[in-house]
Amino acid sequence: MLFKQFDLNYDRPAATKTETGMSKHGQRVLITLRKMIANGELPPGERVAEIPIAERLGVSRTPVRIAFRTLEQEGLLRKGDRRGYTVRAITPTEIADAIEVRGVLEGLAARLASERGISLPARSHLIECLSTGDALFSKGFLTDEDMEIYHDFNMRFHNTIIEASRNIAIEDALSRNDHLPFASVSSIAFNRDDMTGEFRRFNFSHMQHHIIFDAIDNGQGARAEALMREHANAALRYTQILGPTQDMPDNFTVIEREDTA
Amino acid sequence: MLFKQFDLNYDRPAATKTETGMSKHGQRVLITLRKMIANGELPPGERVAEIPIAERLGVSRTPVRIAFRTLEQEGLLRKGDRRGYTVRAITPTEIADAIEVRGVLEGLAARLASERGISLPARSHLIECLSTGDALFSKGFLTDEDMEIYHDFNMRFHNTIIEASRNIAIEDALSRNDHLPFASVSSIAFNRDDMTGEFRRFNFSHMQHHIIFDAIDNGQGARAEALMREHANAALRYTQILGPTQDMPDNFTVIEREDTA
DNA sequence: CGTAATCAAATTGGATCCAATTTGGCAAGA
DNA sequence: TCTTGCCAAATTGGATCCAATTTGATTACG
Repeated sequence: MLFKQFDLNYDRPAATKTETGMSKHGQRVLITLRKMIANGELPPGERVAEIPIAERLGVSRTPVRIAFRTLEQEGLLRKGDRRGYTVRAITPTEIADAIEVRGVLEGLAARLASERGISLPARSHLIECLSTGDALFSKGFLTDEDMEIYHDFNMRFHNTIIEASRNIAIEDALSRNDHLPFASVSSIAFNRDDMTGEFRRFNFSHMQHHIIFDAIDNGQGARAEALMREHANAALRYTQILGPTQDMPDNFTVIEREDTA
Repeated sequence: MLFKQFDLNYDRPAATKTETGMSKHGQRVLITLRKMIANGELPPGERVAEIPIAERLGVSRTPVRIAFRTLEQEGLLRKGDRRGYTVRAITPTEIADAIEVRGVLEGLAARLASERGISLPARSHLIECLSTGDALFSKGFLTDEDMEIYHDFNMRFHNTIIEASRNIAIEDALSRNDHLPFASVSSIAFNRDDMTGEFRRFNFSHMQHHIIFDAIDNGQGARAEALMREHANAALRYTQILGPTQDMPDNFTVIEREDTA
């Protein structure tokens, strides 16, 4: 099964701003379904009907129907010709595709931020993210807790640049990708059995943050864009890990932030 | 009012592949609402409630609720903090933003198509599009009918390249932008009072198609990407036309293709 | 034995009903 | 007169009911 062994932390405070209008109930259904698709509880290609899902989640068909539409929009469900939805197969290729798209979109954001200039608050926010990272890596090693911290400021760093682009369409376009598991900045995975290797990897990623900021801060749009594009590949590690079998070794930990959009 | 005077042809055969699961009824509600938002019948910022809309469209609240969710996903409605939806203001800036995003996405598609190589059928399809255009412009002038033809093969040209990229995520990301009026390839506008000017403009656009194809066909990824990005600005004309008043002169005609996704 | 037709079961979409939450106004008291 | 509290109206989400469409299966006929 796909991503069966993943240990997704879906029980975290949401960091989104687009509060979809359903009350707690509908939200929970949507999030639960996303989770079930992501961890393979609903296998790819499986046909999902409203009634069984509704019974399984202990709600009526109405919130399930709404959720299905949303999940279709997000690309996690595909609609059959005549009736019924099927779980869309999320292959490593598709994740790689989504990451490539994220690369160009965030690259655009970085370029626009460079060209248009960033606000003072955004600038200091970015610098703060960089400092936090510097402090983290100056120790020479990383703990699990550090990974949480990294995950947090990494997300803020990226989001700040996207906002600084002052192009709403970028955020909109990204919000779709972010529903695909492991394609968004809001999820990082690391190998507990090779923390020194991971230290080097994330340190490199952090160094990229530094030079991206440098480019943006100096108005070097093309440089910022190219760097950010390349930086997106930092996440591409998943697909290397997953490889052809699409199974994840147990010693990997995934930090994910749930998304309510 | 926003885009009030636009003469959108929404009554055309749908060209989409993602058939959203609603029966005719729900489809109609969704399309009607899109139309009402696009042509300003529902002014930007206006609060839309379920009951009045349902009564106005002669259906129950259920299909309206579903449609609201979809429209929120598409970015045409924004959800209030506590309750209710409001029509999102679609400013020229937002359209320009969306077009910029489309540029980088289609640019990515063009690059990938170049790098991975296009299939023989796709290649001949592109060539066919180019020939059709050549025949059109060789006359030295354009009629209204020609515009329809142009619109048609222009869309096919772009879609073929997107498919040729073999990156599903691009199509997914674009499908959101395409709901914003005038941000997608499926809509073109032209000024009937200046058909010679329009001839030159669309001819230029068609020439861009030629060199984009040349780049792709020769595996020149970076060139194809840059050209396609620039080509996206061909549509940017709307925002120039609209200007600050956001009103469209009567002598403009818009060809739009309705989208059922 | 194969094919076609009809009927039943399942599934989905729409409408209506009910509950919960919010908003807004009106009134009472400081 | 201003503020506060309470109540009513409105709005939204969920559940259930009903109709329409589709699937599939069984049976009958060639």
